[in-house]
Amino acid sequence: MTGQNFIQPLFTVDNVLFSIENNILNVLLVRRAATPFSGSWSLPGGFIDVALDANVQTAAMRKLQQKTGLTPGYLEQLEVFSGKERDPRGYSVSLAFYALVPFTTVASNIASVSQARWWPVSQLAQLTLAFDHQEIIAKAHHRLQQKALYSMLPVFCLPTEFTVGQLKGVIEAIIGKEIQRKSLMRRIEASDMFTPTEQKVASGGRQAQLYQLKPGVDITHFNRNMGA
Amino acid sequence: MTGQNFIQPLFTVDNVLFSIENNILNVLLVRRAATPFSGSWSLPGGFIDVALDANVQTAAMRKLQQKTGLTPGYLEQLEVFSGKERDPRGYSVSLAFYALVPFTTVASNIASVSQARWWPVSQLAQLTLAFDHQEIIAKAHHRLQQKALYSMLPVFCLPTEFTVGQLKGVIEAIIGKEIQRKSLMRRIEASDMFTPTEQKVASGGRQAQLYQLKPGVDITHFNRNMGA
DNA sequence: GAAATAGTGTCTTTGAGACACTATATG
DNA sequence: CATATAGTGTCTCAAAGACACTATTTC
Repeated sequence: MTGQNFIQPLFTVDNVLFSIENNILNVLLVRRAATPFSGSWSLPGGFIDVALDANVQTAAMRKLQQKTGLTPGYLEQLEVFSGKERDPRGYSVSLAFYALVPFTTVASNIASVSQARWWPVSQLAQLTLAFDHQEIIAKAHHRLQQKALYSMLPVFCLPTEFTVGQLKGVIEAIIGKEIQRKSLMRRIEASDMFTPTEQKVASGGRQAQLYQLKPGVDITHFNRNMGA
Repeated sequence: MTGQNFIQPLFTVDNVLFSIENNILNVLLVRRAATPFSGSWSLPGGFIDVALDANVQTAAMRKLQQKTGLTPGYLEQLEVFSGKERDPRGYSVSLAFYALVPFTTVASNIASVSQARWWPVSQLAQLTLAFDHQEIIAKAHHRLQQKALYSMLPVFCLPTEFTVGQLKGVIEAIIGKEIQRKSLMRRIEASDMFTPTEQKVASGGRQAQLYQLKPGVDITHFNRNMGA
């Protein structure tokens, strides 16, 4: 009646998991086992399981754990990528998420985990990824960069206790630009998100104060961009 | 093998179409003809047609035209709403869009168009909408408010030629707060998005300069929020 | 002490807020 | 003329940038 064609497109979720090692922004990719693009590096994702997944977020989280063994501290919807051309099997709709974790080496020797590894974002151009995953990563990176300018999101790339210097390094790795230490300190103060711990930690010079997230706080959004 | 349950959820698109009449923010709702929630007001949307829709954006646009006869000047993905509970027919996944148009009365007497009308956002609390459409509208409104603080998005609620006063009214209707005329003028200047036309228009006092969008410009994003 | 990193003091710069003032229209 | 809306001039204010200076630490 409305011209509705009852063929439903294939619906999947994909995750762009970011982390920072040594002040370099990395994305986690897994090697595809199945066709199409068998053997190519790709984003960890897959089909939703209506029996297991309460909603799309939990589906994304489950796929991440299943394929990488990691549980991100932050996970957010990015965008839907769709069309007839992006998957040779036919019309497909993929909801992409992006996520942040403190860096951990991926135990890709564990049998239950797919072959997985971190790739520096700057090296991705040399890889041929499955589907439109290059484009998805580019969009995720851009969104993350924007949010890093006006929010404290980058803390999710750090362990529970961290120093201002580490946070500065992480933000700079994300936005690809240096920021002022002073400006960051002002934001840490103004956000009221963190408490200094009892300890300080060696750094090559004067010892650095450790901070941790106050329990149950929301990530602060500022109404001005920094470093832009 | 991975526990994949091959039942695919129902995938739909929904649109939150905003417009401003008389400095009041409105959302377009259509009356549902089919079950469930038959007779309830709901967001214009529906199933994707893999034969007609190149991607989800065009599906959303098609549904808007089909159900309301309107073609928005701006359309953006909002978020996916999903779960077992939101649709009594079972697990569903809906991609919500939000869109902006200059205000036009909806010709709901035209046979090909569903029964449709504008509702002031401030009156929605009194209505019982289908599905989780209240929540979707709330999220769309919030996103629109945020973007209105740091971008020129609200121009898409105006006709091609408009005055600064009209733009001010539209922004204020969206964010629910007065802004400084001066600040807006500075942004119009700085954005370099507009050209003054030859004409001025009556306003009750001194005549107002008309502006129009320069062809092919992108909407400027500022790195500071206004009115916040 | 030299070098390295942490943290502060403070001046500059950018852009928004406030608001008075001018300009031009109508009745 | 009074009143209304358009548009400008300019001071204040908030927060980021720049950058020198102090504070600790290791070697």
